[in-house]
Amino acid sequence: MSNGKTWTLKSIAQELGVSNATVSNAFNRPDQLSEKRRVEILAACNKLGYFGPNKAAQSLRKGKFNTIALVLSDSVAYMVSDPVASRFMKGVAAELEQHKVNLLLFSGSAESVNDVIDFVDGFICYGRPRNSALVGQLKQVKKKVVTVDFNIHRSASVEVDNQTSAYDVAKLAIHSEQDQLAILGLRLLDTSLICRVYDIHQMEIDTSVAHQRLQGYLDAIADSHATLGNDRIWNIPESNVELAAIAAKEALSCNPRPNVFLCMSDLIALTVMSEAQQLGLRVPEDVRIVGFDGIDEALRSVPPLTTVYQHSESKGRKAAEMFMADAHHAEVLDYELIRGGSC
Amino acid sequence: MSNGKTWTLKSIAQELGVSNATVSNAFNRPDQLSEKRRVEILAACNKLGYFGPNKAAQSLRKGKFNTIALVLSDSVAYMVSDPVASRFMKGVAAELEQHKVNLLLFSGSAESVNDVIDFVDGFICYGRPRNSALVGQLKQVKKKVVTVDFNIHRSASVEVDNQTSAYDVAKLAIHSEQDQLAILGLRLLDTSLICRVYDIHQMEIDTSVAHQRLQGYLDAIADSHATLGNDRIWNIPESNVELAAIAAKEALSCNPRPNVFLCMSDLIALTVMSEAQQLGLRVPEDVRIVGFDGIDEALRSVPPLTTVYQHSESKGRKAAEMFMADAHHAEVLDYELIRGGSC
DNA sequence: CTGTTAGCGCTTTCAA
DNA sequence: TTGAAAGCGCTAACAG
Repeated sequence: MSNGKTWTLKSIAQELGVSNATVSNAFNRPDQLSEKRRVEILAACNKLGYFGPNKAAQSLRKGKFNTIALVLSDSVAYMVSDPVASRFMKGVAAELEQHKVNLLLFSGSAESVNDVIDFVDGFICYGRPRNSALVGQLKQVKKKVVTVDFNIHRSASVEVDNQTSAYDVAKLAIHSEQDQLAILGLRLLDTSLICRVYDIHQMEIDTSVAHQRLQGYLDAIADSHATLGNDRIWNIPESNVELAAIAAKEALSCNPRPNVFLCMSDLIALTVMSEAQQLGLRVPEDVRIVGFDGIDEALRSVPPLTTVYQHSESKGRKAAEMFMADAHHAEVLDYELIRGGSC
Repeated sequence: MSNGKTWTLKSIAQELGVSNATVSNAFNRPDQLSEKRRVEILAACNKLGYFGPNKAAQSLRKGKFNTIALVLSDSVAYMVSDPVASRFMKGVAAELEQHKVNLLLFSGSAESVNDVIDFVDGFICYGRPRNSALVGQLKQVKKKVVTVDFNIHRSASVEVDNQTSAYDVAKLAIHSEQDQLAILGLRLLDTSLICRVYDIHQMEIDTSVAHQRLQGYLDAIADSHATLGNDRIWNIPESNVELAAIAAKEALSCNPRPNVFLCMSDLIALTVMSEAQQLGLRVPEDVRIVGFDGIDEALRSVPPLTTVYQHSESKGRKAAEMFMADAHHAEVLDYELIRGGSC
C-alpha cells in the first residue's frame, strides 16, 4: 500500500492555502471559479495525491449515490449463471455503464432491502423475489423502483406477455386432439423439490412468470381439445440440467407416454430432447418439444428448438433506461416465436 | 411511495424521549443498555417505521461498508454473459452472501477505481483489467485487494497454472511430428479485430492468461517436434460464437489444413468442431480439437470436448474467502484434464 | 470569485 | 445506564 498521507478536502485546502469551498468547487462546479485557478488547483491536488472528494461523504451530503441495486429473484450465485438472467444483466449493465452508474447485485433471498437501501438511488427488481417480504418493502421504499416481469402497482415496470407467448408456442406444438401433453414447469411451487403439480386450481394464481406461462399452456390445450392428465405437470425448482433430467426421465417413462412437452425454459426443453433421443425417440416425429426463452444453445441443438425468444438484453436495457429517465409507466416488450425443428 | 415521515436517529430519539446515543446503542451495542430497554426501543422504532441507522452515514462514520467491488477484466456487460466468468462470480457471490457482504460489479474498462473506492471495503480483481491504468491504481489503493489470475505483487492472489495446463492439454492433442497445428487464441492482442498473430517473439510477454496459455502450447509443440506455421496463430477478441466462427473458417480453409486445433476457450473449440463437421470432417479422425475452461456445454457436445477444467466457482469462493480473511499469500488452484472424444 | 458555516445522519468518547 | 458534544468528509447557501 502506498504510504502517502490521506488527504481530505479540508486538509488539502489548507495545504494549498485556499478555502475548502474553492477546492470543492474546483472539482464539482467549474463555473464557480476561474479556469486558471481551477486547473492550478486540480493539478496541485493530483500531484499531492488527492483524487477528489470522498464519494461516501459526498453521497451522504447530496443524497445521491450513482449506484443502483439490481434485486434478483433468487440468490446472486444462482442468477449469475442462469443464461436468461445473464442476458438481462448484460442489458442493464450496458445501459448503466453509459450513465456511469454502478451496479450492486442483490439477492432475492435476502432478508431486507434495508442492507443496501441507504447506498443506492433505487432498485431494479428482476422477477418476483423469492423472499416475498422484499416485495412489501419495495412498495414502501421512498426511492425509484423499476420492476421487471411483475408489477407492484407503483412506478415503472417492464414486462413480456408471458401468457400469450406461452399460448402461441403451445399452439405450435399441439397438432391434434389425440396429443398427450406434459408440462415441465419451472418454479410453479415454492419448494426445492422436483414433483408433480396436482391441484392447479387451488394454486394461488399470482403474477409470477411461471403461472402466467402455465395459464397460456392450459388455454392452448383447452382450445385444442388435447389431453393433459392431472399427473402431467411437473415442478422443477431450478433451471439446470441435472434437475431437468430427473423430471424428463419421469415424464418420458409415463404410460401413456406424452408426445408433446411444453417446457418453461430452453434448458429444460433441451434436456428433454436429449433424454428422448437417448431412448431412441425421434424429435419431432415421436416427440414434440417446445421451450421458452430463446437461449443461444437452443439454436445450435439438433434439431433446433422451437421456442419463444425473449429480448432479455433489451429488457435489461429498457429497465435501466426507464430507471434513469424516472419513467412511471408499464412497458410491454415484444417476443418472437422461433420455429425450430422440434415440433 | 409510503408517505410516513422519514425518521433519523435523532428525530426518533426525540420522539421516544431518549438520547440518540441510547437509540444507537440499542441497534449496535446491546451490551450498553438493559435488555428490557433495548427491546422496548427496538419495538417502538419498528412501530414508528424506523428500521435502523442510515447505512451511508454509519459507513461514513465507521469507515466500513460491507460491500466489495468485483473488478472484472472487461465491461460488466460482456463478463456477465461469459460462462467462465459467470461461474467465478457465482463462487464469489455465494461466499459473500454468507458474510452478508454486498457485491458491486465494476468494469475493467472503467477509467478509475476512484468512482467506487469510497464505497467499498476493497477489491477482488478478476483477471488483468482491460484498462491497464486500473492495475496501477489498485497497487496504490489503501484497501484490501485480492487479485485473480494475475498478480500485482502485493496482498493476496488466486491463480491457476495456465501454462502447465495448456501444455498438458496440448500434449493430449498432438500425436505425431506430422501434425499441423493451429492455435485459436483469445485476446492475445489488444485489439477488437480477428487477425493472425505473427511476431510472437516481439510480443510483450506479460502475465495475462492468454500469454501463459500460449507459452504452454508453444512448449508442447516444440517438445513434440510438430509443425506450427508462422501464420497459424489467430487472435480472437472475445469468446463468442460469431467471432470464433470467422476465425474457425479461416483456419479450416488453410492449405495445408491444420489437423490439430488448440483453442483458448471451450466456446471457440466448440465452434471449430461445429464448423469442421459442417465441412464433412470427422472429429477426432480428421481433425483433433482441444478447448480450455471446462464449461457445461463442452461435456454435452458430440463428441465431448477434451479440455482443461478449471474450478472457476471454487476460484471465486476462494478469492472471496481470502478477502474476508484478509489473507496475504498466493494460492494456486488445481485444474483437471478432461479427456473427451475430440482428440 | 472566495471564505465561513451549518448541516447530511451517524458513532463514540467522556462526564454525569 | 444515559446525555452532550465532537467530528467522519463533504456541499451549498450566504456574506463578503
